[in-house]
Amino acid sequence: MANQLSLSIDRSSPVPLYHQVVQGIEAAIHSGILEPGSRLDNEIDLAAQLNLSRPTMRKAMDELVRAGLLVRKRGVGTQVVSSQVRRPLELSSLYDDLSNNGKKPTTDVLSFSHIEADAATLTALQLPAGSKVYHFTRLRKVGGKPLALMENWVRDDITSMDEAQLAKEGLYAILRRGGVNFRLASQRIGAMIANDYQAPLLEAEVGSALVTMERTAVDDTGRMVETGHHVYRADSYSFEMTLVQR
Amino acid sequence: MANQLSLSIDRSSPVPLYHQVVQGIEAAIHSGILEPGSRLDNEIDLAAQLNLSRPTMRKAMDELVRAGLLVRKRGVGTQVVSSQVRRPLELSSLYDDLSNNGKKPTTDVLSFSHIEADAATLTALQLPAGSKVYHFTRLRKVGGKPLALMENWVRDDITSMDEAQLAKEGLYAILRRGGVNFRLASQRIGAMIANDYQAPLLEAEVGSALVTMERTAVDDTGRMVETGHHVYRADSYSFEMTLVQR
DNA sequence: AACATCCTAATGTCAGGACAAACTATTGAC
DNA sequence: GTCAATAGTTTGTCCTGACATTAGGATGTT
Repeated sequence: MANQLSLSIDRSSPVPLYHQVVQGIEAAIHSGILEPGSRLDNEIDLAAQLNLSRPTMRKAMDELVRAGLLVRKRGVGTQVVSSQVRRPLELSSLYDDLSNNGKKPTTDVLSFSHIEADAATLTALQLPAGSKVYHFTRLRKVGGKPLALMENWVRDDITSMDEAQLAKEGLYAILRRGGVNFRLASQRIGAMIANDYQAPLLEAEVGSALVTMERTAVDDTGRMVETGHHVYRADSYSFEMTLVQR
Repeated sequence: MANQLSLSIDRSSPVPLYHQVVQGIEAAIHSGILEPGSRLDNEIDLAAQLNLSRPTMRKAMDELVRAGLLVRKRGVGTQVVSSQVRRPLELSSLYDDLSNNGKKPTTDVLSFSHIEADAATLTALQLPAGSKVYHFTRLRKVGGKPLALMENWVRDDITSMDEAQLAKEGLYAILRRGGVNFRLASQRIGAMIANDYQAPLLEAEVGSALVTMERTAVDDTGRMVETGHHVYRADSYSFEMTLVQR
């Protein structure tokens, strides 16, 4: 009711209609046109307003519900949820996160080697014995201040890489250019105390708090592409996410 | 091809058909009938085998892809992803998590009060000035060993609660019985060092690593129901999750 | 005035069809 | 033998239509 939300749908665009709707409503919410708590028109009217079918409209709203921007209730309607909630955790790299926020991260490559994988890596990446992997440690800084210390293992049968590349761009950018389509990642977040090795690199005291993250990423063919162990200064980094009830 | 996966669909059941399919395939994967890496029949054949329409079949597979169990590729087919990946982070409480894993958590209520909310809480729960909230701190133990120290603020206009209830069951169970339907939660995970207050309660050294979690939960009407600040012993708890590329 | 009942509006589920786009593998030409 | 065009398979998108289920208000009765 009373929410015209004049989106424009471009049927000749290659981007799917439902996704155009998602982007439109997302923009309307972030720009304040759709206020938190306000109710949207019902699905059928909305679909009619945009000359779309109801399933298409529903698919768009499904995504927004999953993203935590909308809340639906049968027999009642659809509401804009408080904009205070944050974006869900996405499959992206720290480099992407920082770049998107306008920061300019730099990377020091502390070590780089192309070696035979040890047992733990073979298991994590599900590789046959004797496989070789890239192994490297990097220090990421933002504004000259160290933020993260990252150790990664990457299978070598996808794309080749070298130290210079890693210093210039993010690991995920390199892999994506190498033809990897990431599909999902499994990660574990915990905490630890900075040890003698980590502390000086991160310019922190030995014994200060660090956030730890272990991640293994899988591509669209089901291959384990990369596994890593990262630690972050707890005073500069934390993980934000929105959980949605299914 | 060659994957019959003989599911049985009960059309008289109140549980939606697509959800029955989700459960069936999920069970087949976990029981090993569908091996990691194996390809499923195409959507149309699968739908025909189960006497379902393709949209219904697709909706089921959509959920499984989102859950990280399947991987689809246009022009190729659908594959079972390695079962090594873990469950996605769900909107549940620590109490639920532990109970589901067969552990028997106990709860000490350290403090409990029904007071006027301070400024930070008013903001977090988006309440009008002068509102009252429940405020309490709890210590959760598993097998007699302290695991988490939790401080929560809950709005009081939904359901009443007391110390005895909190000692006996989880906060989310109480709220759900009070008619709250949780929809989403926004949370932030980080790390800190145990201080003089936390360390003895958690039976840890001052200066040991703690995982911190701040969460605000929203119900299906868009109300902020609960906000809390929890700390966990880093040697006993970490957050596992599966991220899926959209 | 309090309660139970009916009605309405909205989302939830399901069907069947059509075409588009992407990937594979085969076929054909050079 | 190598490369490019082509055909076939499979998922991706979009449509129309129908009925079920739920929440909440309106209505009527006691």
